[in-house]
Amino acid sequence: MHDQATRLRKTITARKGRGIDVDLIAVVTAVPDGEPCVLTQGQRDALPSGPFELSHRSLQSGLRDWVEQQTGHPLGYIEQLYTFADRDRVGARREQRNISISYLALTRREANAVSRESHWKSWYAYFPWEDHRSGAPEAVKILRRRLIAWAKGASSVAARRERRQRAAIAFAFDDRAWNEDLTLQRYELLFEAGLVEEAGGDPSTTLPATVSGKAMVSDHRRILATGIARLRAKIKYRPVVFELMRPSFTFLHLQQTVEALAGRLINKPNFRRLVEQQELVEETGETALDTGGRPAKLYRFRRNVLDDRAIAGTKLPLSRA
Amino acid sequence: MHDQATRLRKTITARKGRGIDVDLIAVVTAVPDGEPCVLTQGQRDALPSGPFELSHRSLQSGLRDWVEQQTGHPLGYIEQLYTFADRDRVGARREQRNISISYLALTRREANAVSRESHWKSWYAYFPWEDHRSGAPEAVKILRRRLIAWAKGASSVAARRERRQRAAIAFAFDDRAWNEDLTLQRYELLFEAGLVEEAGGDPSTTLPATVSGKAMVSDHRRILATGIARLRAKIKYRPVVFELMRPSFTFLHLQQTVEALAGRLINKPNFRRLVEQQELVEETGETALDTGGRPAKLYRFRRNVLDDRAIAGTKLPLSRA
DNA sequence: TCAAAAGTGTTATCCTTACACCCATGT
DNA sequence: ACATGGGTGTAAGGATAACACTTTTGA
Repeated sequence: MHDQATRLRKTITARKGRGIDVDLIAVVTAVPDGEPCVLTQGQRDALPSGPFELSHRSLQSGLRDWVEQQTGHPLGYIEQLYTFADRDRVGARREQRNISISYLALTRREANAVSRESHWKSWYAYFPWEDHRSGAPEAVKILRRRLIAWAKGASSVAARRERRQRAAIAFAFDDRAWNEDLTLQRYELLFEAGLVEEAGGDPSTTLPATVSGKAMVSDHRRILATGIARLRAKIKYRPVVFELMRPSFTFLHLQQTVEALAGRLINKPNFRRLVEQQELVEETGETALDTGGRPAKLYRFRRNVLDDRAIAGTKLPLSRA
Repeated sequence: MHDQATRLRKTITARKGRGIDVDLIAVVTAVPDGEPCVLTQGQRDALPSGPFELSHRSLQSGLRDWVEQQTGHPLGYIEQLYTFADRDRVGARREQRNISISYLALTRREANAVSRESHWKSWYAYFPWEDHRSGAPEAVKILRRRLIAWAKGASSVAARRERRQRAAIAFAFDDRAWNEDLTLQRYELLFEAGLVEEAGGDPSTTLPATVSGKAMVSDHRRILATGIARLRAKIKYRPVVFELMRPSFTFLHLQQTVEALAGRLINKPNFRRLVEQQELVEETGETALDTGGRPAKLYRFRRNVLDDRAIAGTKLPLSRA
């Protein structure tokens, strides 16, 4: 795992003595062949990261530097996710605070391989309960049972109801519909309930990785959950999917990419019309022949919609006056 | 302006030598009597802020400490806005980087006065072009002319078109509708065009404060713009307005608060139905008699909708399968 | 009686959803 | 022929927007 970064950080910490460290950390996502992947560093499942330094021109460029250096992969689209300080974080010392500024980056997995210590891993290796493309996975059912048990274990009636309620919303009990945007809430709930490895719970109650997912270093899995939640919410109102697409693509490619991110299936004809109506794409004139059925038209993203559409999204009953 | 904070910061910086400073900074908003206000510190229009320190339990609690200490005002609802590092920031030194973690806080202006150096100031003193509650203000027309001139001053045809295009979107030229959510884009555009004081432009082209607005310390006005933009976007999909309301209120109070934030008028009957349909409020049983007309029913916020409604907000054509 | 604000009704329109169906190609 | 995916049609239901209108109070 990014030994270089770790070494450097230690050097700096040693030089400064007590103080505040600032780290940059990236959730780099690509969707090769309809599987949403995150770029990890080292054997221990870490997100690429490194300290923010005086030499960096900006936070973003610092992040780009680290990721490119560690993974060999240049970044395109970047947006800030969240900043947090840890107290409870693993390895945190009293006289040293660590601040992490996290980013979401969207890219395509290119042919030129990433560096040796970097790997593309499926989101759903870390969050098996999040992939509903083939119906609700087995993991969900098991976790539901565990969460109900956890809710019952609360000390007061109010606390039991509150736990039960939160679990029901996040994991869709009681005839609720599954809401794919609640990825972060679900992870936090499982953490609280001691059902993920990072929570450091009782080994006797430990679940297999196919249910509770692979753990990550420190709080990186929480950061990944934040990134997934943000992206799932964002694809609904901004055309960010196209950052993950090749220059030309069929409607099915596009749909499968959205489905991979959302973790659920969407309706083909309606999806097509949704995209067409917003004029997000235009025909290239070519067709893809390797579709297995009727050849599909190829499309490209109309980049100018980014300027053109300031996207109203009103939702308030405005007045004429 | 928060001398204590400044002094402390200097002490720390001196002790650490070169390094990275982390500041917490708050956009504290209340809407007393239908005027959206921000809490400022000192005579020079600064947002309340202070360094993040080892003694703080978390970023949020550090922020609460600073704001309460500086302004005497306890905070309720808080959300993180954005984190940035400055290079170009006024007063930035080469060997010292400053990181600011900004927050949006919503509260009510309480009777117990804030401390002497704190003031509630209208948003629209800083952004006169943002208040469209009585139609497009004069400032908009003047700024439009200046922006058109600025666009013409670009070096290439492409750059001229690009500037003109951005200005047209942000300031609603060419029959475009005004989009209140673009507060940040508008401020950034004016900054680029040298039309706000912070841009440090030619004094001969300087506009009066009734047009270009009051300047703030450092980049605080940009942070305020970020807060306004976030809040304007958020009231459309989350019931955060209620953080600004008294425990009981009439529909008109509620509407006027939303109008104050959005900077535009909304349609009364439709607004009422929107709120009713989402079951956001319930009658208290009382009526307000001081309305000037027919007495209005008083309502309270149904706090449980926060749990209850995980808010679908789908917007993707999901599939049955 | 009038001004002012509260509150209701009604319609046209658009968007979303669901589902049925036809089209073009390879094997 | 038929499987596979590409692509179109359409009708029901709900949300939104626009605007006309009635109700209840104080001055």
